[in-house]
Amino acid sequence: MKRNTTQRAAIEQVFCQQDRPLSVEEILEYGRGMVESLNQATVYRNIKLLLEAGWLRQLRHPHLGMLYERTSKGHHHHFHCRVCNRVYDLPGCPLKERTLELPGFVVEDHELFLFGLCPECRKQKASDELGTSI
Amino acid sequence: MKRNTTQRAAIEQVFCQQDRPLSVEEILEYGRGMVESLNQATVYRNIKLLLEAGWLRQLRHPHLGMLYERTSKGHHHHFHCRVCNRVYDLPGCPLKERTLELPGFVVEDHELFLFGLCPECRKQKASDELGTSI
DNA sequence: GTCTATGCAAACGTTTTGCAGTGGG
DNA sequence: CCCACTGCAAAACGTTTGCATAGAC
Repeated sequence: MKRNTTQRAAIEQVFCQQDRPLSVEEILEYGRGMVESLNQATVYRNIKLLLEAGWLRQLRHPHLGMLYERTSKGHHHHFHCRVCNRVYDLPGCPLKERTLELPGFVVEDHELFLFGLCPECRKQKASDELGTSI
Repeated sequence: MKRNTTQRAAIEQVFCQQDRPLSVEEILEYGRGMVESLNQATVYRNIKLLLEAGWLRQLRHPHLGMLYERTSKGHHHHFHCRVCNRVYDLPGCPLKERTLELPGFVVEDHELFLFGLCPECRKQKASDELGTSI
């Protein structure tokens, strides 16, 4: 039987407040703002519980490792900025059911990651290049 | 300046012979068939060199960890069977350039992973279910 | 009071690094 | 003859586990 602990409540609150994919390190950092004693092992154990309960889902970031986000946000994908390393949620899904058809295979799910420059880093880069060319 | 060592030649040959995504453990195993003294650290260091040189690209496997494959195979994606854990190369790409447009962002690359059942495991599952229903 | 969940530390598998010595150019 | 590369061992990661104790019910 699952008990409601202050630690798990804090972890859930972190996800609700940040509203973006988080690493274990980030969960620990923000969570300690609420429960000072919060331990890494506790974070890992609660992530596992929340995954099993279907409250969280995990995404394997090609470069940043494992990240976690709330399932309540629905089907969507992510953009990773190669400069600032931030992960953005993307609205909608560019994949149509038809395009995923593969003879003989059963496609149950998919994961899509886009890479490039976010608006902020694009502007930064543009002004940097302007500066060096003078 | 990059030197041509027998170790790196062996590692490259392993990728050419196997022609599928490989783990570090597999590279080490096959590589030692050619260079008996081949060391883990050497494999990791050469993978890094080959990644920087653009000869390899890496993909994160949900269960098997990091895998590596030759870039020369061109742009393609992967299918992961949740039963047998095999990784299949998929021909083509279902994403059109247009569909990736995001206001303010610069999309430079993308990664797509499909999950589900491969043809073999689908058949296996079908016959299993037939068996239990009798 | 019971028993799950926690904090701590040690263990674990994977990847990286420091260093002395090898070998490619 | 250089110095990039190797092998080895130790260190550095991210994650899991064992254990005594705190705290939810």
